[in-house]
Amino acid sequence: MDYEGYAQTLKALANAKRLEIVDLLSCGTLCACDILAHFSFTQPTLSHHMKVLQDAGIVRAEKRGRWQYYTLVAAFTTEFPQFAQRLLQRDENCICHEKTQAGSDCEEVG
Amino acid sequence: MDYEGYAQTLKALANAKRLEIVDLLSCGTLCACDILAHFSFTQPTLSHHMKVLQDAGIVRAEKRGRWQYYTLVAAFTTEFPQFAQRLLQRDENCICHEKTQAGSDCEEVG
DNA sequence: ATAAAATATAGATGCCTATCTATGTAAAGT
DNA sequence: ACTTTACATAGATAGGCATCTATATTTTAT
Repeated sequence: MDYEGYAQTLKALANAKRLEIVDLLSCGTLCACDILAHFSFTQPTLSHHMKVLQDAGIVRAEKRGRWQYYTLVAAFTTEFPQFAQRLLQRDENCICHEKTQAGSDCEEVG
Repeated sequence: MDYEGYAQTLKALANAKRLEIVDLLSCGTLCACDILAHFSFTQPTLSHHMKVLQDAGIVRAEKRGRWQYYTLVAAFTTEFPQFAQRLLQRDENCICHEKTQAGSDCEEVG
């Protein structure tokens, strides 16, 4: 599992404002002005958050005239819930299957 | 949706090392020494990471003798994948259903 | 009692991040 | 041409975080 890559994605999501933005976008495309109307922070702050979400591959942007439209990336919406399951399932890149720890006093207990 | 609460959980997961720790624990209970053996950082750093995971309700600790055993919290393993799905589904706390934006030039497009 | 092993705590450091104000840019209306 | 609107960029600041070294605590073995 690409821990570093998933950590980057999670870092982009690990913010209440961005989480709410993603939740808003889960219903469909929105422009920056509509998203901004839902929050109390300034426009440059929204611009920053949208850049973070884009860089993480969570959102894509499309400019039409003066408006910047944002849409959730389909690959993300399908792959993220799958990742959540894979992470917590047994039998996936697990210490006890991968290799046995030499010099350890511990045993698998759970 | 409790954005602040979920953001806290995601923040705890948004780190490659902690993600790998959770992946290791997905196979069962492990003591700190076994987890530490998988990484190159120091013991106080592991202690810090485990505290972050505990405070987030992702992991619980149980001391037996000298050893501190860590186990994934069952509620987390079941609820986190559900959260991932709820977040990205349509029709859940969505701007276009919740209220209509007055003074907005934007329309639902996606 | 003393030593060793496993873990936690304290304090420091360097980096990252969320937010702001100020300003630039691009598109559309008058 | 000028103004307005929508958005981005630059630079600053305050706070948070990952990591380290040093040290304390707790448990077990000798």
